[in-house]
Amino acid sequence: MGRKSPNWDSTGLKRGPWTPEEDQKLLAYVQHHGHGSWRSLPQKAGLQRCGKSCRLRWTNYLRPDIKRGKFTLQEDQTIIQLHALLGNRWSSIAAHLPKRTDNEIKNYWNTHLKKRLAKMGVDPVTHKLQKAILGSAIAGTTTIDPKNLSNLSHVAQWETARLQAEARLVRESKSRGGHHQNDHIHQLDNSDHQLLHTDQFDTKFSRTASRPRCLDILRACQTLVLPNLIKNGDENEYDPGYGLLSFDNGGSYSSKNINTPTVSTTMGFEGQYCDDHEQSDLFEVLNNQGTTGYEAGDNNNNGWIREVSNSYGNNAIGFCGSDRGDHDDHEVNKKYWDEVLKFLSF
DNA sequence: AACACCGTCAACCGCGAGCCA
DNA sequence: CTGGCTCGCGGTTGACGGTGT
Repeated sequence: MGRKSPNWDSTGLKRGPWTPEEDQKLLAYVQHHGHGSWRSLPQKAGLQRCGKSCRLRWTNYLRPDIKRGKFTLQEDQTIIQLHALLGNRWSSIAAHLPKRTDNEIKNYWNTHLKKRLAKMGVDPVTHKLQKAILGSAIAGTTTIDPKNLSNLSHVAQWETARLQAEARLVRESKSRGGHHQNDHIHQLDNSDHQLLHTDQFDTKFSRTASRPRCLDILRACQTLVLPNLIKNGDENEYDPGYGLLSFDNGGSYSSKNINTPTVSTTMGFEGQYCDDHEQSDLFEVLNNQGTTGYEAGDNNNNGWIREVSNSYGNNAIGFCGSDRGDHDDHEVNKKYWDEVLKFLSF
């Protein structure tokens, strides 16, 4: 494929396409010594390249854990959904696609997916159906394949949830005077705090201000709460309906009756409880991803997730069968919970 | 056959964040 | 606190192959 013609910059370093010999030198050096400082690597490896060029060549091409070739349908869908959620954060998207590089995904998006969405009448930036097309469809002058319409609507809903959450985050960060993103875990115990202040946590939770916080909360559940339960031998309390996934605004229904940290204490609001926006964001995201179970205020067991506010006088979220006395069915709850996490690519 | 145009994607550029002295 | 250095990220470029005229 396309390559820039080889040339040399003013400092005598080579630019442009890599030769097989150069690849071999770089590969052999990194496999033997690791890359260490990229700046000093070229000299040590006998390459007349700048460190940046070497790093790029390694991360985008030579690294052994790279999958090349055609993207699968599953990968296409993942990229589209993540793009709706994360925007052009290619490295974050790549983190969800094992063996694909951010550069590859970015190129694939720009050359294939963006055009495909546009063709289907979806704005690739907003992931919303273009008004003109929707309008003409409604007027009957344009027909849209119902299957596509369903997919597009799904994608658009994700984006709507994302935009709402982002807007609220901006509002909050302004009104709270720029509190640290980790504020929302202030009520966890010391061991949780230690766990939180790892690079992994910082990368996942702190550095991306625009991610809907409800996703952080779900991550927090999995990263913080479950390991604690297992550590304490309490995994039988792995009951999203009562504990892990209780969005508790107060009132009689509460997870406080089990001896585990609860999500409601990790929300980042002053005081202990989440607010309605926070809860509805999560509902929206989970519901929009295609599960059919959530019905606000509905206590009939007809899906995965539901609000239980009307029967308990507060705002909580539970899985079917987990909030009306049959909460002993841990296996079922765990299954639902795992499915949600899996879908959200945790 | 010759030329123009288009699509692809490896490679480059510039910026910003983190780290450290 | 500051400034220099390094690295990673997202946007952009441009060579090359394919296709159309």
